[in-house]
Amino acid sequence: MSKFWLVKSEPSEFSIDDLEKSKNKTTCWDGVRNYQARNFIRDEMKAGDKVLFYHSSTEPNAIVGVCDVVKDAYPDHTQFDSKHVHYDPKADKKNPTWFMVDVKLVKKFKKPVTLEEIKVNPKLAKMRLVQRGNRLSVMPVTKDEFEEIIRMESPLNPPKGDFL
DNA sequence: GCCAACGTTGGC
DNA sequence: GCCAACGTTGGC
Repeated sequence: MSKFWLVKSEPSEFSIDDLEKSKNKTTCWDGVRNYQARNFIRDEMKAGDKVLFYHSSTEPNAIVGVCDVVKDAYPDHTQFDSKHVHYDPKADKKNPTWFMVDVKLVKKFKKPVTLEEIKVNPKLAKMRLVQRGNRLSVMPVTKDEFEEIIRMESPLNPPKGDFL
């Protein structure tokens, strides 16, 4: 049973267009340095899970596409690289602190689903994305929420089995 | 650029 | 283990 997720990225750092240009439209999701998000990645994300790609700190803030998890969690190599911005001097190679998965672009939305639209949709009122003080860069999404986002992007083409 | 809402750090 | 200080996230 695949799960559903939302991941955030600032497009100035890594955008959905960057993902589209990546080899096989696939990238390793490195740089997560929050324990709660780490636990989701390490313990619950599995290949085959569906991921909403969200652009934060931009205009407009929006969900801009859908990805697949294509590789289960493995150690994030950037934690060991002293020249890397995500270097963690406390990380131990024998017992890594930080993990990442690989994600592959499935669909870039023709019409991004904006934060504003999400906030006014009663069906999405419980999404963690719109809850107070939320700062997680990786968070679970329910199947209903996922399907609602897909519906909002293409109202004339409600989601079929191809996404599920 | 501001600032609320967090998470982390470190002294005690 | 408490908690003040500090750093970061991210919407506005």
